[in-house]
Order: sequence, then structure tokens, then C-alpha cells
Amino acid sequence: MALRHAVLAALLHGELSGYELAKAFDLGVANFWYARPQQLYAELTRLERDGLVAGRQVVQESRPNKRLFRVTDAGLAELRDFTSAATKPSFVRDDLLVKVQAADHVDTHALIAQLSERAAVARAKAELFTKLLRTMRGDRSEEEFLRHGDRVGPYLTCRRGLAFEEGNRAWCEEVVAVLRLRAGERSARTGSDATGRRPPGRP
Amino acid sequence: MALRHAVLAALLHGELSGYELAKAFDLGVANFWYARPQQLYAELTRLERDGLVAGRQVVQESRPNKRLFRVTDAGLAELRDFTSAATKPSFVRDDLLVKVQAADHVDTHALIAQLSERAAVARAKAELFTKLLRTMRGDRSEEEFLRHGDRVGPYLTCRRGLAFEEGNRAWCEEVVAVLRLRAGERSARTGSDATGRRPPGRP
DNA sequence: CCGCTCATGTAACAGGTTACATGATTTA
DNA sequence: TAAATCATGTAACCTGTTACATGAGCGG
Repeated sequence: MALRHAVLAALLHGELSGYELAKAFDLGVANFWYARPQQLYAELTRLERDGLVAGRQVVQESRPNKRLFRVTDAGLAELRDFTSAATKPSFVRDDLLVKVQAADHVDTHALIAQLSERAAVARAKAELFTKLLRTMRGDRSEEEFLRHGDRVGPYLTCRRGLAFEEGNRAWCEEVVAVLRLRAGERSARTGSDATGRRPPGRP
Repeated sequence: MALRHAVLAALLHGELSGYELAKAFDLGVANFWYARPQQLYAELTRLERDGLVAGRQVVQESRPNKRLFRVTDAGLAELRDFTSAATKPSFVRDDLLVKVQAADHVDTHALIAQLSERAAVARAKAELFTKLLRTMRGDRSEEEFLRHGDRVGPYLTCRRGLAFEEGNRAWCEEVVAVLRLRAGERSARTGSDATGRRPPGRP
């Protein structure tokens, strides 16, 4: 059960409500984990039941009431045990990779569209992460911050997110370039159009 | 259901048995997907039931018999539909990132050990991918291969795998360096040992 | 003779996704 | 007045993991 620990790690920074957690774990910002709101509410309930987080009701006017959660001592202990234990190998699972794997047998122009889309998303995320990093380190230089700043954990995971998205973008753009080049060369040879539909066989 | 399509994409290259597929989808080699053998046998059964792959029995002496599967026309159509449809955004889910996120609150030296381990694994994988790429392109240059080679799909996904693992390794090493530096500076200030256990508070 | 490779599964369970549900308030 | 934000969940379903199971040959 890894979501548990992701939630605990996210709450280390300070108290958050389920809703705020959900925003933090959203696709846009989640540089170290992703989860749907429903999952988070369920997990917070379980964590509270197990005494790993404690919630307190915050009454609000002109807004629905909310519950803020913080990590308990037991929760911190749990997180420490988790961190000390061996880490499972992680792996990629991305539909885009499957599609590119099949690139020689499928419609190229649909694929190009999706790769371009992904490249744009990756660029946007990279920019977001860059800003987040700047905010976290404030006016200090990166080296200075990494040496003496408090809370470098979130900074370091954000750096991984940034590198990942930059890699993503570069790869998507490279693949688009290759597919375009090949579509062009093929149509130049055969005299057909350059849409790249149904590559080798199959008329 | 994405495993389905990953299996179809993997079988495009040629006939494979469940066992061979399992090797291809293993952590060591899987540059675009990962799955356990049990899952693959189950998925192959379903795919055959649905007519997307066709299996044929191969009788062997001195080895258990096996079933080789190939993608049917219906399977190829399914894969084309999948490729044309919108791609779901993908996200990272890595226990190591959770641990680093919590780095400021947990035992540093256990974390360093795991990061070093992961860096070593990443380096090994990167080397493997580099060799695979060389094998795939044969004696051609990369540019030449990407322009005119047949089956660039697997090559391109392998390139993503390579970049990913290199990024992984670089990040792990960077984090190790930062954590070591901070542990050293802290012990220099406090006069305590340099194990880095239980960072700020808590005696 | 021990462990590895080949070869294929079943069954129980944990984890994650999709769809559904509600309702007030602020902003365009 | 329509849409977005705040705020929280339930229920059914799909997917993936863990544990268990079997059995023959080959290499050291």
C-alpha cells in the first residue's frame, strides 16, 4: 500500500484538507505521486482510523466546513519504517509508448497528433516545475539552498519531475520528427499523399 | 485496458509464446511496459478468446510443448483503433520519490543506500538499452536507420527507456550527493556522528 | 543431486478507476 | 445565469499483485 505513504509524505509539510491534498496530487502538480480525490478521502479515513493522521474540524462561513489533517507520531514512525524498508523497482506504464512501439503498423498521423499534444503538456509541466523550484529556493542560489535550506525533499522530487518532463518533451519531438521524415520520404517514393495512413502493407 | 494493447504491440514483431513474452515484459528488458507472467498467460487466453491473437501448438521433444501466438487481422484493427484514440495522461508512481519527498524527516543513511542501489540498477539498464539499440540498427548510423530502417517503433521506445534510465541515475546520484553533504555539514556543526539518523528534532 | 530454464497456469486479495451523488458560493 | 471552486463522499467494477501449484530436462 503505497498511497498511504505518499499521503503521509505530503502532509509532512503541514495540515491539509482532503480537497487541498487532492489538488496537490493532481496531474498538474503531482511530481511524486498521483491520486484521485475519492481515493484520497478514502485513504484519509483509513489513516485516521489507524491513528497515523489526526483530523480536526474547521468551521467556515460562506464555504463548506472542512477537516484538516496532520501526521501523528505514529504516522511519522510508519513513514520512517517505510523509508528504511527496501524499495520496489518501479517501471514505466505509458500508453504512448505502446503506440510508438506499434508505430510501424498503425496510422502515423494520429500518432503524430498525440505526440505533439503530449510534448505540449510536458512543456507546460516543465515550466510549472521550474517556477515551483524558484519559489521553493526563494532568493538563494540552488547550491546554497541544497546545502543549507530546510525541506530539500520536495525540492529534489520536483527536480526529478522537471527532468522527467523535459525528457518526455524531447522524446516526443524527436519521434514526431522521425515519423514526419519517414512519411515524407515514403510519399516521395510512391507518389502518394503524405498523411502516412496504413504504412507498409494493406492498400 | 492497456495490457491488451501492449501485448498486441509486442507480438507485432513475430510469433511468441507466453513464456517468451514474459521474458520480453520483464523488468530487465521491458522498455515500454511491464507485466508478470501470470498476467500475460491470462491476457493471452482472453485475447485468443476474443479472436485478437491466434495461438498454435508447437510440439517439442526434450522441452515442454508451447503455444506460439500471432496477432490476427482483428487484433491489428483493435491496435489501430487504440492508437487513433486519445491517449490518457501518464504519471509517475515511484516509492523512491515518496521517500525522497520525506527526506527531511527520515533516516538519511537508509535512503542513501536505496538511492545508490537504484542508481546502479539504472546504469545497468541504460547499458542494456544501449546494446539493444546497437543491435537493432546493425551497422547503419542512427540517422540512416531512423530514416530508412524498417521497424523504428521498438527502436524509438528503447531510446525513451535509455533516456529515462539515464535521468534516473543522474537524479539518484545528485540526491545522494546532496544528502551526504548535508549530513556532513550537520555533524560538523553539532559534533555528532555522520550517520544522519533522525535529522532535526528527536534525540 | 541441486538449482536453473522452459512452460503453463489457478485463486484470493489488494489497489485503483469510473460513475454517481450532493450542495453552497463566488466569478465571468 | 452558467460555470468554476470549495468540500466530501459511496458503490460497482476493473486491473494488478501475491501466493500457490506442477513437472520435465539440462548443466555444474
